[in-house]
Amino acid sequence: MLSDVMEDYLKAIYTLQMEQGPPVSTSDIAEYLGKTPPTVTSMVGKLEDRGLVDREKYKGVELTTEGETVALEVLRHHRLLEAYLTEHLDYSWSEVHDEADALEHHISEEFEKRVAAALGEPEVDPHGDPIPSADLTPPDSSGLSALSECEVGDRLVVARVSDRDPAELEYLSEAGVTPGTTIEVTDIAPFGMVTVRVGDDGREQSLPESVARTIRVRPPDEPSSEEVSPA
Amino acid sequence: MLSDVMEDYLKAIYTLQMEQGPPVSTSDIAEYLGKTPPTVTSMVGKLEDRGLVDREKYKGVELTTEGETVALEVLRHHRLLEAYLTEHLDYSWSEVHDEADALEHHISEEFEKRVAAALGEPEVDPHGDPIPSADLTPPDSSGLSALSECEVGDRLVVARVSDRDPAELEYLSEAGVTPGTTIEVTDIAPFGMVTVRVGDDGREQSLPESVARTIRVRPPDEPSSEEVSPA
DNA sequence: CTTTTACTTTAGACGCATCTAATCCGTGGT
DNA sequence: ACCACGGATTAGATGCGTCTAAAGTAAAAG
Repeated sequence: MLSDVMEDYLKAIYTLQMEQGPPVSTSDIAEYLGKTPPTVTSMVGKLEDRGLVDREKYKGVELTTEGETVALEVLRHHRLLEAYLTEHLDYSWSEVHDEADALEHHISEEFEKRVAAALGEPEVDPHGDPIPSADLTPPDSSGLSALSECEVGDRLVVARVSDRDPAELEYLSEAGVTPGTTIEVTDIAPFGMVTVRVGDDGREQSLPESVARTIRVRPPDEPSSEEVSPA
Repeated sequence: MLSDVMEDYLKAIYTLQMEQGPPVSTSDIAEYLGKTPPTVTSMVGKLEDRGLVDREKYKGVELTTEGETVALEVLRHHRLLEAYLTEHLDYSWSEVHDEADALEHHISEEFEKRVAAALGEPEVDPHGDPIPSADLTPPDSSGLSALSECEVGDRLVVARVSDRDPAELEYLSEAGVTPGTTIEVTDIAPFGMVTVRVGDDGREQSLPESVARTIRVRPPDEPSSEEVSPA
């Protein structure tokens, strides 16, 4: 019996907690959702009444376990939709976010099941974001760092990119910076501008700090002798 | 800039106009949508202000051309979704209505286009209801009559069934009464109970008047010599 | 330790969609 | 021609989500 709007707040708080850790401030939520701070204060009060968040006045807010579960449910819907639109309806990387945002609150459990089945129970969406499992246990995204924190010479694999800005996605897609691609940091200029050599064709691309900050990377896979069967 | 709710009212008025012809009464709308009459009066006032309906106080309401266009757009979404869910996500006949109702207000033009393309620009949904074309010209459903108005001995083809009651759809599916099926009326009992022989296997099924009234039928296709190429 | 500043919250209002209770047509029966 | 009754509308209230303006608080700066 939660409204769409409440779900949006919970999703926003979850996302911000992932980015900055709890507690999350009123103004950050307001900025993220495009609302005014008083609006957020009032909504957060209602979420607290329902036991979905813990709050300390003038301090900030944090999801309860229950609130986190709701956020994960919505996020599962969102990311399954993104994957489905890409795979089965010919959407591009940059178009899926808004459509998924509009639909995520309105699909049934049945729809969720069937979409997941049609996709073969995927674990990540097209942007590399983990799709929460059906039992809504929090996904583990440790082992990732922001590209903006890396150093010249690092060889890395792109793990996730932000799905929020279509223009940015358009650019990254053009640049070949997509989840799974191997990159090497070749330069870091003032103001955090990061230059990387992309993939196999050796192209170089420069990315402003604001973009590099939203790209999550992991170390390249070791040719780990234990898990890989010998050729 | 219309709310979901307004779209629902316009769709309801359109449907009622199709069933009973204009004007449509406040209480019929209220009943159809599960609202109280004062609520409907108030909403109808707003629709009138926006030029979507014509109204004469204490008489009834009728869609303007503009209002009809909106209704057709929503109906196009609804029926495309019903077709898509059936074809591509393995939904049964009886499950699609509620899901389509929930999603119809939230899909983009882009989504509509891609779903229509994936289906090959279909002209009817799984219940036989015509899908308004992309240019939103009113579909023509002349030439159909209600099964409840037919007579013993009539041979007919099922054209449309109501999509609103899942239990009824379950039953009709079980009975083999689906769009395209040929049936023959074998008996009409008191209270309008209609018995029909269904399809090729000669099964007989009795349908209460309340159900027969929602089934639209057309005469069987003549083996029309003019349009069919000789074998 | 005091003051300033940045951020948060309270106060009060608005529009939407809804309801119940009360009033108001319009028409069919006498 | 009257009146009663069914259906429609007005009146007024509620909850939600939002805003602006005003007041409050905490932490950094002096």
